[in-house]
Amino acid sequence: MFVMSATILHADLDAFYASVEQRDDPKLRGRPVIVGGGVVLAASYEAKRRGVVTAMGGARALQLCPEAIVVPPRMSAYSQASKEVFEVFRNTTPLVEGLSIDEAFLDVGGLRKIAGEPVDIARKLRQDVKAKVGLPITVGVARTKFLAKVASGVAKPDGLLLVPPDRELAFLHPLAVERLWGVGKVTAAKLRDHGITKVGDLADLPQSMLVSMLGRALGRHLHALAHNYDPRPVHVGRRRRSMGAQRASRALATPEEIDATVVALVDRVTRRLRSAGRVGRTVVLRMRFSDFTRATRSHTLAQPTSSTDEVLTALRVLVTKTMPLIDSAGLTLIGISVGNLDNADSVQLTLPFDEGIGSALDTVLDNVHDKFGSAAVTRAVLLGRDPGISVPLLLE
DNA sequence: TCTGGGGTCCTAGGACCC
DNA sequence: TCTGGGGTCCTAGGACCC
Repeated sequence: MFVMSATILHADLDAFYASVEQRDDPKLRGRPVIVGGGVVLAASYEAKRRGVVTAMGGARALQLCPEAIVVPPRMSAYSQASKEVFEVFRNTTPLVEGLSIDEAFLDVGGLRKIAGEPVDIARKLRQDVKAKVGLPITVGVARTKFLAKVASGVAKPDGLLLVPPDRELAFLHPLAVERLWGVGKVTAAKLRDHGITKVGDLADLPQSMLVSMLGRALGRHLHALAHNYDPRPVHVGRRRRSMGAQRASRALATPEEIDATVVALVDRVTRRLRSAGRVGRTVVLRMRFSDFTRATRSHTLAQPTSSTDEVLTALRVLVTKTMPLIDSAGLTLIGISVGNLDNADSVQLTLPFDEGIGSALDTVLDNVHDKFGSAAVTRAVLLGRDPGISVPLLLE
């Protein structure tokens, strides 16, 4: 009989920002460290043991742990450390799917002959990260992504946990529902109202009931996870779908202050877009008010862009449109983002189709040649569309 | 506990098209 | 005169994740 084995690793750096600080400053080692100021961005395990958690207000955190050392964040140090850790990941296996700055899935299924059992690879990975980057990392090993992630969560900090394929439900069902991906405060409260607190309770319910309780997607998702169904493969080439920046502040009062903030944010985001070679079509203005209510306004452009001027123009229209709302409630956060991202070097052309596909393609090629010269095109992807055809061309 | 900065995905309604 | 179903795109809001 063929038995699927546990070949997916979920690797997750422990208290990432705080660990980088402890690595770089020996005085911080073994002591409670909080990264951030107004809000806790990260807390070392010494601080976590005292009840400090991420996103907690700084005042509250110091109340719980008065001897904590608070350090300002050093984002560039963290992104450098992240790059080095991902190097170690990719030296372990080419099948790496990054989830965030400090965690990734690795598929080591094909490596048994050259590198040994997954759990041995995981052990070596932890040693390598420690030796090469100087940071503690926890690894969960399981047959599916979801279980691997749950396993690393259970094994934290500085741990390694294998969920053997024949022990999956025994591992999963006693856990609290909050362990599941997609269950936060709101969903946990809804489930609790129905007497559901453990994953096993969830598994006892028919999918239709979860769907009517939580909505279609989340209901199906949780039903699948509770029954340990997760066929998603490790996906290597995931691309960002939006890019944004935001700024919180006490009070943005005058239109001039608001505009200056928007200009700075647009500049930051469009720079990042251009250096990543991306363009976007949907411009979003995000606001938070003094009573912590939120609002968003968006506009979708006809053509994707990474131009500072074009994004700024669209945002100014959105700000003007929202002025009545802004005037009546103090603005405490402005964020912008550009979504619907595409590659900057792809072109979309929509052409009449009357004379058949051959003539339409000739027109496409003429257009591309005029614009880029013949050497530029490496691949063309054609999407059929009625009554025209839309042809994005990926150029290198 | 008065709350940062960066993201993802889902839902629901309306416009518009065939 | 009244009534369809299916699909896509856009906008706004919300939950969730690190």
